[in-house]
Amino acid sequence: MQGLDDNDLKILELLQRDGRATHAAVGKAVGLSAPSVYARIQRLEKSGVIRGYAAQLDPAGVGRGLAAFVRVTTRAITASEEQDEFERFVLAEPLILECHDVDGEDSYILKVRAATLESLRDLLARIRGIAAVSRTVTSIGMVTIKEEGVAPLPANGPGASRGKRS
Amino acid sequence: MQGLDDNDLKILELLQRDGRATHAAVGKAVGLSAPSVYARIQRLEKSGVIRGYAAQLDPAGVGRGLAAFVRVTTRAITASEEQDEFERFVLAEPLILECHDVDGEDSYILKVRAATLESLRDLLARIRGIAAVSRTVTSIGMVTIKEEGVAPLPANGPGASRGKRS
DNA sequence: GTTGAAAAGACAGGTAG
DNA sequence: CTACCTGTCTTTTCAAC
Repeated sequence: MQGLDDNDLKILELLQRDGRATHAAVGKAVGLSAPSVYARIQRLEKSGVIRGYAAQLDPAGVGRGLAAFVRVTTRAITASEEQDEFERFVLAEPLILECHDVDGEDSYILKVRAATLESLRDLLARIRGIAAVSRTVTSIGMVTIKEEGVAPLPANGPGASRGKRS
Repeated sequence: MQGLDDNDLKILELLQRDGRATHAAVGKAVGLSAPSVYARIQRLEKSGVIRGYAAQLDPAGVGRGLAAFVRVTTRAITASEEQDEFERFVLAEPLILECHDVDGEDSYILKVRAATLESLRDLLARIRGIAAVSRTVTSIGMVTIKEEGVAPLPANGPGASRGKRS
């Protein structure tokens, strides 16, 4: 289900930076006509490469200036049902923006944005109340240096997926 | 610099979920006319609450399926210039999507999305090569359970910042 | 905040390379 | 099969109220 040429990648990069860029503007940047760009975007949306579009909000502006990362450890012998309970909780909890199942010492890493320390404290208490959870370690964010969405990698740099030589 | 009423919050929530929702559709949801919604959006953009709009891309679809979180510890006695060097590196590095200055045991938490383990390994080597960095701990993401942007909190729940009555 | 109108963009043909 | 062109419809945007 893949086959992105350079034009596709450029379009994705532009839309990632400005989700409301017009087809004409994008077309000008890649050297294509607006309808052609439209057709490509349509294809990228249907194939799932473009999941959707979102307004990027200022966390502090919507009263959620407090960022925190929570490393969650689950009990060694945890039933599948208990895992599900934890993941259901995560999906339903608005304060939790991200949840990643990770390897290594921890089981999950959560990204949280709350309004106050009190609400964060309350959230942590509820997390620890879940049967599968044995331990949490929380890091409070002081400053956000960088925070952006995933974009196509620019070129055949160190992290590029392309450029595999035979 | 603030003063978001319920309509603003609803508009922000809708635009967060669908950054391309038309003014008319948003207006219908909040009970306002399209130009009125437009005026509010304009105000929210100028005040900085809306930072912009972005297409949400499938990480695997753009060849960056490998997620990782890197906890970075800096040396106890680190000059301001060295801190700056690290932050400049972070801002310039496309593989690093997020960087948060945190308290606690660690100094920074990075969110990384790379193409391969090899490119991640290369990135970690470069991070460790920075003078200010003394130690890194990396967690590889197995599954992403949840991953979304910040939105206004729905109501006066546990994490709400509002509730101040006039 | 609303209604109404002009400008701009999105979208669906049809056409050519 | 892919991209461009043209016409129509929608959306945005600005005006007056």
